[in-house]
Amino acid sequence: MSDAGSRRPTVYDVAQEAGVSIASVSFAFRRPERISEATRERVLAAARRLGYAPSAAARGLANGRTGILGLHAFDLMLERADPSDIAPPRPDTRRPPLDAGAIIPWSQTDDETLSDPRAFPLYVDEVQRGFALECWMLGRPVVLSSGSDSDVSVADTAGRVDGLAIFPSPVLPTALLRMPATIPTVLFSVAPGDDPHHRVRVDNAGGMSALVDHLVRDHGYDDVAFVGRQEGFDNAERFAAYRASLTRWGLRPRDEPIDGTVRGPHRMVEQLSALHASGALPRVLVCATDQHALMALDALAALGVRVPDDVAVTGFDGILAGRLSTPTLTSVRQPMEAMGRAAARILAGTAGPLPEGQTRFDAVFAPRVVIRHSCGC
Amino acid sequence: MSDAGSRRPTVYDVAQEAGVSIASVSFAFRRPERISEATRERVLAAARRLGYAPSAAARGLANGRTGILGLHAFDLMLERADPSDIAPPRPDTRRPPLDAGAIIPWSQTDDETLSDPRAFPLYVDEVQRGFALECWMLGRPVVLSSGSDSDVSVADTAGRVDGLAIFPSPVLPTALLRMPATIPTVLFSVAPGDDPHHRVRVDNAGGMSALVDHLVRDHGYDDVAFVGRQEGFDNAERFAAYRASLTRWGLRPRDEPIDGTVRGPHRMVEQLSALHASGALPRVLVCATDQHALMALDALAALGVRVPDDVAVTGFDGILAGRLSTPTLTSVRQPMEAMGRAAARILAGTAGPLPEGQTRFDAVFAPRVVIRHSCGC
DNA sequence: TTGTAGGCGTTATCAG
DNA sequence: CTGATAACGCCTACAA
Repeated sequence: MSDAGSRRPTVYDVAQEAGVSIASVSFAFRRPERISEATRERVLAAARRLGYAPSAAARGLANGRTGILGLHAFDLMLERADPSDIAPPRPDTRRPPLDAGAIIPWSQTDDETLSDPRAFPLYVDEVQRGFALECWMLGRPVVLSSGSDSDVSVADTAGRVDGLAIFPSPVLPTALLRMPATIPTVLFSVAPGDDPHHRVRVDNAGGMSALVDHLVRDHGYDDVAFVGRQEGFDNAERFAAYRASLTRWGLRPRDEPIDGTVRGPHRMVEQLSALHASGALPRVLVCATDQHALMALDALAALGVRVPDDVAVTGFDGILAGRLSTPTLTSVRQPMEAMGRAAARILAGTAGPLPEGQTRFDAVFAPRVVIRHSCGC
Repeated sequence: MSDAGSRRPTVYDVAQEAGVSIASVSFAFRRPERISEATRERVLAAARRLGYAPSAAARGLANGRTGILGLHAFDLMLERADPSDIAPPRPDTRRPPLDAGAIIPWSQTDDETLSDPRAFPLYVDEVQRGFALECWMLGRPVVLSSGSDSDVSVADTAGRVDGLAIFPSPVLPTALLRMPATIPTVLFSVAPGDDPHHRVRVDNAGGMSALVDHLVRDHGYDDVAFVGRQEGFDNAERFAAYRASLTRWGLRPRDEPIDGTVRGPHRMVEQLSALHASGALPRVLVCATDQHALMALDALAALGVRVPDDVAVTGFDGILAGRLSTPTLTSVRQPMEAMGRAAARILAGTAGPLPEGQTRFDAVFAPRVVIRHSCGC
């Protein structure tokens, strides 16, 4: 891509240029105090003249650490609103070449999602932002990676970092098997277990319980259904808490949660439409996530069902998009940015001492019910 | 941070465990076709048993490339809304230890910015998101870094990547001097120049011109001032275009742009307040960026000035926060995500052929006026 | 204060 | 198809 030029300059080149040994070059960069100011100057000047920059790979090899923290997301987590691009287009050949020279018109920029509130950051983005922010404060670079399970990608990035945080995925257990045992790892939203990995998660039960309390106590709803596949630890915990909470109020949860999938025979749209046709729509849809809730909002609008008048809808997560939907989304917000930061601190070793008798962190954050309009408030 | 355990397993360990040579181990991972299926299986099994993952540092050293693309932001770009944390708190010791074991209450999570629309992604975040997205599609990891100029940070990350994109900064020229000449580089929003670096930028003149046309033609405004320091290439271009456009309409631009700084003797708040006191507030404030505009909105609200009735305000950039302000912000949106993607493609070498006779890309994107309410519409 | 030499874990080359 | 062996670029005792 660039002017090939000659090969990258190394310590040897700089040493020769400056008329010193390679050790002096190294010292000039890393141990300023162990070298005379004069030679240091000479070395730095030579380095600049040659366009030299130390190779992180070589340094990493030499002292056994890369200095980078990593954050990995499996492809499944990267689903965007558009169902058509759920399958991540890998070797993407369909993009037109960059038409440099002329001004690139707006129409070629794929920025038309502007009007779609779902263009807003999702769960992953917000956690990631917190992670990156904390790393910035610590002065450490972050590497972001993604990949499917079949790839060696997780193990691959594990090889580049001093610590790795990983988003949840059905394929996580498999992937973890291929991971080096020696590198510190934080798992987001994964059930506690015997493995040596740290955890950062949210108190799903507490959040769901508070939400159901609001729906039943403050609104008097008694026909409350759950939307969202039980897939994943978070969703399962939320579903369990939904059941428990309703039961506590003496109400009967609907037995089968409504499926939250986007495609396939059990698509949410199809199910809601069937329920609507048979006049069996529940009074409230408690959704496993905000994304489910936003999808439900769309589906209901398409059916001509009014929210919250006919059906109330709630989400979980508190992503920004929920503030822009119509109606605005009542949800249970988890402190995503804080969770991302916590993971970074754990990996960087700045999270403080481990709790008494523990060998790893299990940080459970309290969520908070955020009441907006979709619940009927 | 982790259980120290013994040291990380290497090819030698795996080779011994599997009873083969280290070359076979390497082949098992990288050249499956050049090795018998049987030994490959044996090697992979051994590797799994040992918790082995190849070291990216060593690989990078061996074949001269890291496979990573980088994105660097100078600290100044990371300013957030809160003026109190403009100085980036580096070795941050004030954060409490992570209170694992119990549920971490909301109040300790720093997530209180929830109600502040400025918690939304800013310019840097949106570009970064596009960059990361494109890298994901290309299957390449991204490294995010930041630092001040005095640091070696830019050169430092330059040493870790195969290509580097850099956000604008007053200190950029200095930093570039310390950069290795051999690594492909993309500069965002930087004036064209003789250097070998690629450019990704926006047509400031076209955008500003269209905006002024709207203000003058459709609203009939004739007293239009500019807000925002002239610092930086983008802002300077926007200011120049503001002057030119007004002149073209036969109007007189105010000579001195209103300063957009957050602190110091020329704070925007102070200046607007003085203008207000002397009854000299302009009819329209054309701001260099959305962040300036949002700040102006706050300042005017505090003064009891109605927007857009008394004073109209416009921004530039089109960040998401402008959709949530009161009133919503009329702005000139640049396709930030597309710009981030373009940078990634240039660095990855998937941007297509260079334009005839060019040695580097200079991708200029067209912005688009987004009319909302702050202009009086 | 400066130079020499060995090692870090892979990949690549070249024999066998 | 497999196994030695030499880079790769930097760091760091250790020696001068």
